[in-house]
Parts: sequence; C-alpha cells; structure tokens
Amino acid sequence: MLDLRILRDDPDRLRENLAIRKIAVFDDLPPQAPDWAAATVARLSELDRRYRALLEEEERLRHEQNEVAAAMKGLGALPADERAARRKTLVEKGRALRENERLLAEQVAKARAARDEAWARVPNLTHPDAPRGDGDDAHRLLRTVGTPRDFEAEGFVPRDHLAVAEGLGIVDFEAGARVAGQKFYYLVEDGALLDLALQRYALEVARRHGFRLHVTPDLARAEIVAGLGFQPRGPSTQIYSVADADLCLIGTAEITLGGMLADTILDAEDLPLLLAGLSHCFRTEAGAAGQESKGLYRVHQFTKVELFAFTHGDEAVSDAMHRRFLDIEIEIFEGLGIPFRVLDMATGDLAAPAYRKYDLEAWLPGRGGYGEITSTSNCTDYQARRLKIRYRDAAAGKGRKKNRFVHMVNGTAVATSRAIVAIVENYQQADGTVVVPEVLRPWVGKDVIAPV
RNA sequence: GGAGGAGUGGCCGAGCGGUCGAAGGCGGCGGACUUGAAAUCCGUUGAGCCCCCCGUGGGCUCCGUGGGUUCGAAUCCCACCUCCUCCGCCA
Repeated sequence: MLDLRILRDDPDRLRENLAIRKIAVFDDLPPQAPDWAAATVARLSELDRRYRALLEEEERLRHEQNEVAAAMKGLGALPADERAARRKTLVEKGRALRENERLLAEQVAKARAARDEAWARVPNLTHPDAPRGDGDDAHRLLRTVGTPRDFEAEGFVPRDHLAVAEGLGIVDFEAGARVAGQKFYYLVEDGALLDLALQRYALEVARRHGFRLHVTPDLARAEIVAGLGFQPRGPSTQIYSVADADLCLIGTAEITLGGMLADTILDAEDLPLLLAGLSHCFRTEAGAAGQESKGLYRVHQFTKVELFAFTHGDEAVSDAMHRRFLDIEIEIFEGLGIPFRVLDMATGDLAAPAYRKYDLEAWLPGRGGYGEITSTSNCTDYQARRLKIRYRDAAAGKGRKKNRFVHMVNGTAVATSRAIVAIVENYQQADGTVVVPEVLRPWVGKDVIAPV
C-alpha cells in the first residue's frame, strides 16, 4: 500500500507510475483502455474525496455527542427539579445524535472500504533506473555468469531434467499425481538428498552473511498474505486457502518472514534485520501450462530458503541492501557452478509490491534457453505500511523520535525444485548420470548420482 | 478437546461508567552534578486520522479484534483472536 499523500499531493506522479507498471486498479479500466491511467487516478481521487467528506460530517456529529456527554457532568450543582429537566433534554438530544451518527457511520465505513480496497491495488512506485516496458525483450541484461557446456563437443544431446531425473529414479511424478494430483511429486533417495543438500548449502551461505535462520510456518492468515501484497482469494489467485479457516498455504516464506513483525515498532539501532527462512511453498499455478512448465520447473509445492531484510526507510539504504541480496544470489549459483544471467526486470513485469526486481535465470540445456531460478525485490515501504512495521527514528529536530515505516527487501536463496532442474540439466552426462556440484557433496555424500 | 485466568503506551504495570490519552516504573530525549562516565537529581516523552484563515490552530479516533448496552465505555454485555495455568490426547 502506498502513502495516500501521493494521491493528494502528486497525482501526476501516480498516473505516470501506473502507466509504466500496467497494473489495473479497477477491473473496468484495464491498461488497454484509452487514458486508463488518468481515469484510474481520477476515480481514486473521487473515492478519497467522498470518504473524507463523509468522515468530516461524522466527526462533527461525534463532537456534538461529546459536548452533550460533557454537559451532563456539570449537572450535579443544580437544584433537583431543574437537574431532572436538563437531564431529560440532554438525554434526548444525545440519543438523537447517536441515531444520526450511526446511520452516517455506515456510509463512512462503506466509502472507506471502497477507497481502501482500490488503493490497496495500486502498485508501488518504481525505481527510476528500472527499464521501462514489458515483455521478455524489455528486461535489462546486467551480467552473464559462467559458460554453458558444449554438449556437441562432448558428443551427446542434453536431455531435459525430467527425462534424466526419471531415468535416475530420483523423482516420482506418477506417485505424486496419485496422492495429491498433477504437478505434485516425490523426491526419492538421491533426489531427496539433493533437495536437503541445497537447503543446507543455501543456509550456510545465508548465515555466513549474517542472516538469522528461521524455519517458518507453512500457513499464514489471509490478512498477513494480503499485507505482503498477495491476493489471498479470487479466481486468478496463486494462493491456496484452507477451507473453514482464515488460513492460506504460503507461496513463499516472504509472507511469513515479512509478517513476523506486523504491528510492531522497532528500534532504529536494530536495523537492518537480516532473516533467512526455510519453508515449503505452495502455488496453484492457475493457468500455467506448456513446455516451460514441464516437470519440476513449475510445481504446486517446493521448498525454498528465502532471504529477507528490514531496513531503515530510506531508498538509498534499501537499494544498497537489494544489490547485496543480488550479490548473495549470484554467489550461491556461482558456487553451484550453474551458468546464468542476471536481469533488471522491466517495469511492466513487476508485481505490485516491487519497487525494483532482479531475476537470475539459469541456462537450461534441456530447454536450450534460460529459466528463472531466483528473484529479489525491493518493496520499499509498500508492505510495511499495510503491516504497520515501523521503527523509531531520530528526526531532524533535537531529541524527537518519529516513527517511520521500514523498507522490506526479499530474495530467493534457493528454490530447491528449480535448482534441481538446473543441476540435473547442467551436470548430466552421456550415460544418464549426474555429477553432484562440489559444494553439495558434503551433504549428498557422493560425487555422482547414478541409477540404483 | 475440557476447566480456569489474562490481554492497557517502545517495554513493565495501575485503573471507580463521566474530570482518563490514561497513575507509577523502565527505556528514550534535554539539563544539573562530574575531567569523563556511572550513580543521583530536575524536566520532558504515545499513535493514527480529518479540517482550515497552515498556527505555540480546531476536531475525531485508539486500552487484543469486532459488535452491543448507555446521554457517556479502558471500565458493563456478547462473539472471536492470542497468551498463561491445570486436565485430556498426541508426533
């Protein structure tokens, strides 16, 4: 959620931002509609004005109520009969005011809900250096790390991870489908060890960088999910909900790490707070299908080590943290020996909470293309405002402390399923075995994964 | 799951249906003392929102959350959430 002052003080900035983000706030004003950004801002302003006008009227009535109640207190000194008469008048007046105020309160609540609902859908502002546009060509290539293997020179055609993994018997999608449905799977023997090894490896790197380790809940209240900027309900939601409970299966530990400190006020000296979270992640993957979704690449459940930071509410500070996150992600995949590229994601592809986002895309020989393996976003104060995560800050004045919203940065250390895809495809050998990346060997306990 | 108890400001903790945004303490900030620090003493210190003639201006709200009773609710009633104690069950 953005600061409402932007709507009131700088609507042009809001309109320009909407235009580059291409995220619809109102369903009947999609980004394809003419002047949709301007029309969206106009409607938001109108909702805000309506709410404030009603609120003002309600507060006036409340003020009168308070005056009646206060007048009642001064009655004690009067003679009994006069006191009774005054009392009767005041009670009647107070009662009438209460009735009116209640009617108005309903309208105020409705107007407020309408404004807030719309406002919550307005995307975050955007980093000035983020590339504009949308679509795969719009992203800015920042770096390429590692060199893809020359399989032709090695004399064989690389297979996709599913073929290799099933050949090795380290993944079982049939059993997954039988038990939980399509896009569920079992990791078996060395597959299970590989999964755990990736978790341990990522955690060790995170801890070395000063992140405090957490195994988080895999479920969270819908309110927390929404607070992080995810849509917990609705036809196109990526989030599973639990029936008869106000709970969602989390799509990422970003939700549980970010929600940890909801409604708290931190000490400025405690920032930045660096958290690592291990959780299962669940995604409905509504509407996703096709070759790119094959096998372990797009599944309903996977395990992930997430990095999370709460920083001072200063764009330079969170921006620096964001680059630090990117460096850690690069370190992790460089360590795994996977060739990848780093993209500065275009404005039209950013999710609503992100101010800026970098993706790591691994080279996947089985596909002959790149596929996203990790992602890191600076969400500035967008999530903190809704979750009410603040810190006491020494303001410009002497000794005065002011509460400010923290900035929140998240990033993937490792999503095991996709890392396994990248490892299996990049480390496969002509005989169908897979070499274990050196950094994982202590935990996998072998150099090569071969069929049992 | 059953039976009790409790949720108050950054933290701890008092609070009678009206003078309670709320005692007291800690912490923070400013000052005195000190070469400096500690100790001591004095003062000060909640948040969110709305309006305007934008000021040492006016108003509204907030005591777990949401409802209710009342002219008036931190205080009374109901529901929910969370925590604690005891019992039961259980990896």
